[in-house]
Amino acid sequence: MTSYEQLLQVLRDEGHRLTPQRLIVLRVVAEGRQHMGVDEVFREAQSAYPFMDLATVYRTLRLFKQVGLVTEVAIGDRLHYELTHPDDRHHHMVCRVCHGAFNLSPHYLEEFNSTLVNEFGFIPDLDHFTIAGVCVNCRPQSPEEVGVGSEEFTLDEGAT
Amino acid sequence: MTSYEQLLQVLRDEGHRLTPQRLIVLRVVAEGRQHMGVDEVFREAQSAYPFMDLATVYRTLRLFKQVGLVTEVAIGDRLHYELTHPDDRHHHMVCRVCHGAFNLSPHYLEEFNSTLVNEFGFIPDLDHFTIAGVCVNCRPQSPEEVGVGSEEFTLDEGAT
DNA sequence: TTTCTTTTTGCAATGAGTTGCAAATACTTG
DNA sequence: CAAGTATTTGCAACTCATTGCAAAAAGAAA
Repeated sequence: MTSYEQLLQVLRDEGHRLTPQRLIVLRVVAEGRQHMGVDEVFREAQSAYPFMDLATVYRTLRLFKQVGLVTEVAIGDRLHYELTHPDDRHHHMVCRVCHGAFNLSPHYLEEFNSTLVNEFGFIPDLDHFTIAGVCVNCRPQSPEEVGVGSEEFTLDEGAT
Repeated sequence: MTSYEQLLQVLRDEGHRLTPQRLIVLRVVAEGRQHMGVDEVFREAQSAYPFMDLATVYRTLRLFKQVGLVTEVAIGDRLHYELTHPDDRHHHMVCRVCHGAFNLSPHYLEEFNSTLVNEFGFIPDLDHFTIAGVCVNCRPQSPEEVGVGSEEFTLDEGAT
């Protein structure tokens, strides 16, 4: 696990100040589950520091994202955040029906990425990428398929 | 060019009413340039029909998107819309720097699409897809590259 | 054409997220 | 450890987009 001190160092190195608000938001995200909603982060942070302001949470998460500490995931049109694990970077597939977020290895986007760069000189933002759709579990199944469904697929929604 | 009457028929066929507001928004989008911002649509529509309400424009564009008349493009976190040309469907690459939107043939996403379906049973929403990034013109160039740049790439930003 | 039902509109209120600004505070330097 | 300054916070106002609801209007039926 990435040490908390190391995370703080990232902020310090880039010249950002270590305010109580930032320390708390960082801890909340580091200890929270994957892709937490902003409101969740806010409530947790507020219970540790009652003066916490929602605008500060937004600004702090934006800063953390900018320096790469956290990853932003748009789930059902709301922003969610999770700690960035440098050794387990992944994209997300977000289900439009159940709002579940499933991990997707960067490997699946490598080819797409090179194509855009080579053919159009367009450099896509693929640090993190979220694709919406419908997951196996929520997918309407044809009659013959019923009961055969989900077991053949691996959708990693588990903790990192 | 797709006839205006045909577009109206699409609405009628699905049981939607033809209100003056809808006719005007449709004409504005049909005659406007590619990917218009909602505010642009609103202003144009309002000048043709002064009682036009912004909420109506939003609702109307959402409806049009739902029935496939228009395509939604998120440009720099604002929603834009353009008339759907059934014979020229395309995705968009949106430049984070200049906010330009460039067309991308669906062909480039076919493989990615099948991979998600086959490996994860996840059905991605790929009717229309927008990828952010930096276009050739805004891309920082290494010294040797200067002056060699953009001519080798085709970025289609033109009218459809 | 008139009446009826259902959809749609306009308006005002709401929600997520951002921003301007004065007051507060983290870090720097002496 | 005191003073200075540049960043950050809290608050309120604001933006884009959505929604609840009563009044208006479209289309169907008589």
